[in-house]
Amino acid sequence: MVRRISIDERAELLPEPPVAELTLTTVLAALADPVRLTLLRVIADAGDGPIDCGDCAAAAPDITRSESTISHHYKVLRDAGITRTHKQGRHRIIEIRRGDVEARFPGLLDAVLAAPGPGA
Amino acid sequence: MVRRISIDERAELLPEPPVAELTLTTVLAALADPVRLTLLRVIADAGDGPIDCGDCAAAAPDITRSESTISHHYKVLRDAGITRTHKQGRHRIIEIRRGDVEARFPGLLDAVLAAPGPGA
DNA sequence: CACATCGTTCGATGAGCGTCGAAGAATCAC
DNA sequence: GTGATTCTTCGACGCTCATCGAACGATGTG
Repeated sequence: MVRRISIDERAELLPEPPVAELTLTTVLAALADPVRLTLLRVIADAGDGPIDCGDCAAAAPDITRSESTISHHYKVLRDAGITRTHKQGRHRIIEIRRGDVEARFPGLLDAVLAAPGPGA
Repeated sequence: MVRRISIDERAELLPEPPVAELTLTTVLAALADPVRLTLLRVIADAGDGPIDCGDCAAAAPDITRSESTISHHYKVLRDAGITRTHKQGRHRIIEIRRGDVEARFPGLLDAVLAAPGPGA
């Protein structure tokens, strides 16, 4: 279980789409990847975050991908509107936009995260 | 609304994966396409089928794709385990495997089909 | 039988994705 | 400042995907 941390006042919010612009196909496409699903589950296990991106990736030892690939996946999740990311010093703080996703696609995230995951 | 039809005894069942082999990423990937989502909604509107594949495609006038492309999308849905298809004479009869999908991924199909769809 | 109907299969094409290593940017520690 | 840490960006690579038209197969109709 990854430790939750708090977001500093001076942390910068990385660009993300507003709730109303979340599209179903984009969200589903973002969820349809085993690496991203694994990362999301780590965050969900930590109460949806916020957690350190580095801790998140390290908490999933079955993910054997380069740092640039992981960074790419974080961006896909963020661009889809599923996660929110703040940059805080050298670290990135990530959390699930549970309320936003739930408001637009009720039940979707629960169903996906509760489902037998990748490799199950 | 498309008319439901019955499946003949002699109709041949097209190959499909058993319930236990449905994978989350495959199902999500199959759902993450606007054309397939539209087709699925037509079937869902007809009580999950069974309906004629031709009627199904014709009931979605916003889908402007060739016949071969539509056929491809039906196959993706079938291979993912979301739909079941019987061939009956010259026609194909399609239905949603609601129980199977629900058993493996509870709430997923409801959430996706109830969500504001492609173009909404 | 010949012909039409319904759908699949077969290349082919162009776009996009997941992946990597190398280079870059920003921040912290000394 | 120098150097280490943390993550992003930048090509590049191979692969998959959505799409099409043309050809094919199977079935029904005359």
